Amino acid sequence: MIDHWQKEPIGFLIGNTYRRLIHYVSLFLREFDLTTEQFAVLYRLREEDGINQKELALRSAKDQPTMTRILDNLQKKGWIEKKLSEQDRRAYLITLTPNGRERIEQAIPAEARAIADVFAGISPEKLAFLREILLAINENVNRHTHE
Amino acid sequence: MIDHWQKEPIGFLIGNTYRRLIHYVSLFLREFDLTTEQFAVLYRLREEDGINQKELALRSAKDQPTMTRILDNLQKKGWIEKKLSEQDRRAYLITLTPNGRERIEQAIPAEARAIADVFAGISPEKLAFLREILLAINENVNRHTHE
DNA sequence: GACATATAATTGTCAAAGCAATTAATTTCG
DNA sequence: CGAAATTAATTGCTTTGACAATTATATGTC
Repeated sequence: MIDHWQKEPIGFLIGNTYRRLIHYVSLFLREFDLTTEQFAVLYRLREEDGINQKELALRSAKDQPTMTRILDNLQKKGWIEKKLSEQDRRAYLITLTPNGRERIEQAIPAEARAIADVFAGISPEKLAFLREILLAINENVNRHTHE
Repeated sequence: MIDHWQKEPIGFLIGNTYRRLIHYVSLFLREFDLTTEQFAVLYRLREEDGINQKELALRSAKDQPTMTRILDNLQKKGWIEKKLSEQDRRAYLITLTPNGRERIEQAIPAEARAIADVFAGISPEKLAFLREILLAINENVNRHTHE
């Protein structure tokens, strides 16, 4: 079925795999009315509540307009709140609401199950290796874009 | 700068790396007025000219509505043509125009340079290993979505 | 042959991502 | 101090992607 992917250029293979992975995870998050990106943002907030949008965008590897819109959607659902920073009145500090906290705590095990399915049969050593390669790619991109 | 990514959950790490990679490649394709997805479709057509949209979508790992819209954009630029199939009058056969062929031939070396930057210092063995893991992920997703 | 079913492509809607431009507040510097 | 530059967030525009529904053509079955 996907035999022709064996010889796929690596860039396409990464992209296609990523889309399939994301799609699979999204099936698990659907029952929580969460997209994978909304999940990622709530997950980050669970670790670092009360940071501003710029910081949240940086840590989620998204740009600020994208973060604005994801937060809009999360706010409509009542899962985050934006409070004007007292130190800097341009900035909003983002916090999870009680409902938002409950939602992310419920979604985390489901997402973990999806990830477990996706990485089934791939040993911890291989996973560590994958992680290493991904970090190397990140560093290459950083290096080349900053010189 | 990206120290906090060291301990990032693997799903987020893959997504963030993918976005950074795609962004870097897109900088190289910009001078050819091509997005990475448009590049991918032209690249595929260069190998298999005259196939229908459904087949093209399948081989590019995109759904049909997405393919319709990418082709719309490529057609506006005059780089592909759609001809009604004589065997099946529901289907369009997609072909590269001479301009489209010229465009993809010019863009390929630029994309290759971007990919070379991104994978600099990563040995062929590691790349083969990465490919193996990505294929395993694909098979896992396939298996789980079809049972 | 006629009717039901399946298929190729399209359209519409929403989420996300990149980029450019804008607004409002803050910082820097002359 | 006050003007200029910087910064946080927002909005608009375009492309991609998932999903549902629609249209037109093909296929299968009675």
